Amino acid sequence: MPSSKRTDLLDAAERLFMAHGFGAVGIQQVLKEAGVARRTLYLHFASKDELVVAVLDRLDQAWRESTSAYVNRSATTPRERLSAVFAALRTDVGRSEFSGCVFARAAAEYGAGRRRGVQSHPALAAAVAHQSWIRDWLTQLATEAGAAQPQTLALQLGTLFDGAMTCAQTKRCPRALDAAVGAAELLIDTAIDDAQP
Amino acid sequence: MPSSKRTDLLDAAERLFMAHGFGAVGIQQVLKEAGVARRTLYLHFASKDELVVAVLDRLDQAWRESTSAYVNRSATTPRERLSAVFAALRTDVGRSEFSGCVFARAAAEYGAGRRRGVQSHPALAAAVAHQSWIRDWLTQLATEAGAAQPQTLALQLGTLFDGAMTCAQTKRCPRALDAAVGAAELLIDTAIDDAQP
DNA sequence: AAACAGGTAGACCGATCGGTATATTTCAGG
DNA sequence: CCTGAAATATACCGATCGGTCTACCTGTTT
Repeated sequence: MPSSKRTDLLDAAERLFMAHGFGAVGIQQVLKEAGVARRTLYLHFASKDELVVAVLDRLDQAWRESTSAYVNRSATTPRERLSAVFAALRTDVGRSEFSGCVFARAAAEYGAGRRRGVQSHPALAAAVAHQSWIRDWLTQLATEAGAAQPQTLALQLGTLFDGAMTCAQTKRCPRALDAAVGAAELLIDTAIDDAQP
Repeated sequence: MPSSKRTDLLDAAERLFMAHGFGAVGIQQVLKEAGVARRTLYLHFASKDELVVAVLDRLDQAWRESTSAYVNRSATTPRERLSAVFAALRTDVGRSEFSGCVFARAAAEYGAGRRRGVQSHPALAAAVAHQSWIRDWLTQLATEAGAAQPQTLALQLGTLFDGAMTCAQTKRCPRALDAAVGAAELLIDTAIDDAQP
């Protein structure tokens, strides 16, 4: 196994970042949580920023794999797959440690720091990549499902998706999520019906 | 005028917080931006946290006034008013200094810091109050418009609203906003048509 | 046995943080 | 003119930040 200390650091950082945010968590906390010496961290990561993007990349990949696996497992037709994406969201939100979309939070913390001339923070790039992947995935599913305007439907569902996570972050309200799922169903059905009158 | 220094501080803090986030902006930056002495700040605000919530409260009130004024000015029927809320969002996002929903960002920065036993940060309370007000407003408009299930429609539109702001924050894509507006129209029409078969 | 890579503990660095204290200046109202 | 409140500049506080450095320990490989 390639240096378990590295994964220990990633595990601890992921837990702390998701619970308290990126800027709010100091290096010392990560070290204490991971049970790793200070020197060792900087032996695996050049800086805190690199640790942040490593955590985000890892979360992004894990989310893609688990969600697409869930969707492919629980749905057979393209139409069902579109709904299943939101069903997966429902289970995510249900987790006790859920605290909103990490990527949206990363975009909020690092994306805002953009000053003139300075290229965006790599953490922001990771967040954008995550959202873009979801949108592309939704576009593909919408196309397979025979939607009239796949890109528009994907944008709508993606926006609804983002809103559902944002909403779930502040107030843990299952009714809001149910309503979002219902809205998604309506949007999907309408888009498909329009294509097959 | 009641001590213009106080409004100078609020103006500067609002500008900086919206541009770079809350935790990322230090007291010194606010002082420099406002052209105010350090002592004076702590004469008007007991702490940085108090300054933050003062900025949020001011933004909340301003948003309620301007948005409801816009809606009442540009729409006559309840049905039109529901659409106008999203039209107002479109103009907000169009601003050059737009950088996402400040309240969502506040919730991301302060809401996540909740530890065991400690009550939530007042800034989070302000953010929750803002979102609750929007939802209640949408519920009222939906009821007036004769929607079949006003609360459900309000939740759906609110979620869509949040998602549109989150989406607009990371990638400034007008197509996504257009799609969200289209989705809102569809949701509104469907809810109203269901009530009047 | 020797060399070496990975890890540990902890001192240390300059910078910045939010917040306080001191001393001085400005200026309107009685 | 004088008083007193408001605002000024600035030094200072302890704490923490991200990051570096030295020295030591512990296995494995050669």
